[in-house]
Amino acid sequence: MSQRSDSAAPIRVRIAPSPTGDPHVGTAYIGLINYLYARQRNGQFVLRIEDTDRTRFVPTSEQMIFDSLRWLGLNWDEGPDVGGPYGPYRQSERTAIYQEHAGQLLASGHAYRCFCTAEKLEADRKQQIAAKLPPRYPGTCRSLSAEAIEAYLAAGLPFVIRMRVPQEGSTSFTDELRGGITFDHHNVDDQVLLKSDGYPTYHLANVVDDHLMRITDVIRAEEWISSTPKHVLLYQFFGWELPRFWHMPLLRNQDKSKISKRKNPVSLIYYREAGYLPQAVINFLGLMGGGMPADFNNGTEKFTLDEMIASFRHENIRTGGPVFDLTKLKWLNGEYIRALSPDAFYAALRSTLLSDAYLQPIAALIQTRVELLSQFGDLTGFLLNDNTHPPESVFLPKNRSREETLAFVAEQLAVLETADWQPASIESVLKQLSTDKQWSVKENFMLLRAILTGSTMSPPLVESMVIFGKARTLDRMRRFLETEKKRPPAKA
RNA sequence: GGCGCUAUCGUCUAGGGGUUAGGACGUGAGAUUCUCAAUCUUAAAACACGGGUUCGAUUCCCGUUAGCGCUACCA
Repeated sequence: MSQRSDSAAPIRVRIAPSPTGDPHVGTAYIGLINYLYARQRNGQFVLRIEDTDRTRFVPTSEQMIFDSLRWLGLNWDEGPDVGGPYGPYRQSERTAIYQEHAGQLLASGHAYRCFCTAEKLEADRKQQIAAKLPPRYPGTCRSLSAEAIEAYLAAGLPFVIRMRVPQEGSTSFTDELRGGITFDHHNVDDQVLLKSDGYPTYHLANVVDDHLMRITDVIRAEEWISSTPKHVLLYQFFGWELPRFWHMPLLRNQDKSKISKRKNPVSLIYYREAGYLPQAVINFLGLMGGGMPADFNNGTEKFTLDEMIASFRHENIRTGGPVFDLTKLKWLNGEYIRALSPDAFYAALRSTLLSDAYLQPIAALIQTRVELLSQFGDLTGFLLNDNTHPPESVFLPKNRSREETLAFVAEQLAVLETADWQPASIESVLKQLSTDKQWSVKENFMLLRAILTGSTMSPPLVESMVIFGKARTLDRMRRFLETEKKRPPAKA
């Protein structure tokens, strides 16, 4: 029950990203805050991979997370790739641990087996919503008789393990940034702890791992506040000491909603490929929510990771959600670029836009299309520019209205988001879209070509997209839509 | 709908019972420059609303409103 006071245990914090896609800017933000906390207190910064959702697992994701965090300079002391005394650091390799702990809860009566099918659960939920009741697990299996359980088990029915939240009372905890927070138990659901596939849910895994890994401070995003009472209850069920909780504000889109890929570039891969410098991204993230003294460097708001270690104050973090404003990030990035030595600036170009890895495939694409070497730039400008915006006369297909065209671009964006970034896969989702929406492949590809290259004439589209990269391609489409939506429906 | 969190310029933020409410980005104007950037100067721009408490509230308390989050065998 007692929340960790100033015990002598060494400070240990963690970030726990999920390998479900591109590494997220929110992960970098929470990572930075955790990193600073550990470095300021001679503590340990742990990276744990939360790969318990097999349906959303993306194999390439983990390595991208490693690369992106290292790119930003957020180095961890323990993790899947560097090891450490509390491993393994991949939750998929710890399933026996979770099953054992779920078993303990079963034995102590703090958890129970639930045999309800997904269909029944869904039906229950619909009924509750229709009756204007809060959707909650109705407790069907909460007090199954021993005989019934035996029978179900013998019949080989699949089951999950749910936590048994007390019917009465409430659970309170302290959020280090906001003070005391209390939830009545009748607002806390009997959460699934162990799924029928044997993998744990986040709730079980994070509590068990944080305890076993001796985590002293859980610094995570605000969206977890609502489920914290479940975690506190689990600590109590196990008889474990609570960590401190710090719930950070959520990064926001312009419209204040939680930052999302539909409205913002959120992939760290994008920021790297679009030519942001890691110092600028880290600096900008450090501005979100405050934490640095306002008069630092005469209030210019420019500081390095080391300066943040020296001066950042976690207790000064504001709890209002900051809008992630690219305009200011770009200004900061410009400041860092101008501060580079000419050699360092050139080196930065050589390692990104002018690297062999980027240029060589481009050369292969245009070799048959030039008569003079000097025509290289004529054909490839769109791969080297940040912006291309075709006029309506270029992108609008004949016999298609502006409205249906923009709607179609949104569809293209949606299917490309799901695509594996290989030529065959890009081509197949686009052709499928043509079939579904009755747009000819020619119209479809020509429109996309116009958006991405600014012209109706270009090197092969799909190959160009592969070279340009998924993150930048999707961003260019998003920006196109954004600009077109703002533009009054006028002339070409 | 239920529960929770949040509220200072357009945005990021400082401040705090009595202030000309400060800084940064962006925006406007001017200067400088062969152009464009950069740079310099300068201007406009905020305490959500209503009740308290108080000699005095932007600041403390309560409420309202608004925004956001959660409400999964996702994290």
